[in-house]
Amino acid sequence: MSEILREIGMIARALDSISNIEFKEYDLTKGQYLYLVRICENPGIIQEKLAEMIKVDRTTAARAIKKLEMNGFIEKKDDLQNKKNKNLFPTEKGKNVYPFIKRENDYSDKVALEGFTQEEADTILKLVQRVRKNIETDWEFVKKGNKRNY
Amino acid sequence: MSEILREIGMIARALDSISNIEFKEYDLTKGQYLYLVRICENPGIIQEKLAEMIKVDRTTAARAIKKLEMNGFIEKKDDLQNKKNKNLFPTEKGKNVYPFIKRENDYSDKVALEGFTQEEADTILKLVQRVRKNIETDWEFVKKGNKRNY
DNA sequence: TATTTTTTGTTGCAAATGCAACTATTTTAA
DNA sequence: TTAAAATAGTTGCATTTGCAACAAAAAATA
Repeated sequence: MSEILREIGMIARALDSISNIEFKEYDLTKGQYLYLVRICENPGIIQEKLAEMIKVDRTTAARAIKKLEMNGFIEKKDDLQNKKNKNLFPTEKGKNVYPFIKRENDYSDKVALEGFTQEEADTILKLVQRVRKNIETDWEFVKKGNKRNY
Repeated sequence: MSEILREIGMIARALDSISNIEFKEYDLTKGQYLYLVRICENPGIIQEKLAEMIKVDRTTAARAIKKLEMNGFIEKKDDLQNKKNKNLFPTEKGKNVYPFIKRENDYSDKVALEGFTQEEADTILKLVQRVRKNIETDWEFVKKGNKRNY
């Protein structure tokens, strides 16, 4: 028991570490690539949803996004329909970095699946998506201050 | 492409976040549970190997372990055969917390695999272990200062 | 054997992380 | 329609994280 989650933890930390080292070249500091790719792929997304998507604390996201803005990778635009919201968009600079992030991520994906048949690759994606869905329920529950019972 | 790694990242962050919140009750601060379980399961392990096992920076491990020692969860013993090494052991206090960490981890594992048949659970473990092995090679390579080519 | 390289551990420093606590809108419900 | 709850965003503060850069011991190699 609890082996799968350990494996997943190891993989995630290793990959994140690799990415952080590799993206320094593009003046992206720790973790920023996570936000930038998603803003490029979901232009207009708001901070709160981005944090949920990435599964990171709201305040951590707030600061990472602020820094991305200060460094000219993205911009925040006030939502005219909803004064509470700020929509996030990549700048030209941000859009220019996107392909490099994507390429790196795709490469890591390829390394991760080395030796896998197409069928195995399909299988692991499906299974891992199910795990994610199972877990995100608990994450939101616990993040909101609730206590899991076990 | 790069979908699997995103899923894995989401799962890992969500689970780590849950664990960190749940282990505060036992006076374990962020990340410490990772080290403590492994020291309990591998008494005598040295810091360097532990960092490799967890896939975390050596210096991060050094500080987490120092804090676990300061707070009485583990102790460092000088290795008589190798003066460079310090072997890590859980104290009584550490051993007492272990079952609670294990129980939480096992529960998260159960939640993660909700709706999985035994066969699916076996399959995902096998596949994820292969991913981990594929990725740890690159992690060590990049951590040592080498550049991946892609 | 002597020297070079690798392994293990440490600390300084700058930055990221996340919990509290707060404001301001928007949505829900009384 | 007003009050309460939920959503979105921010900042203070303490802590963790990780890259550099260093020291000391051990292992590899010349």
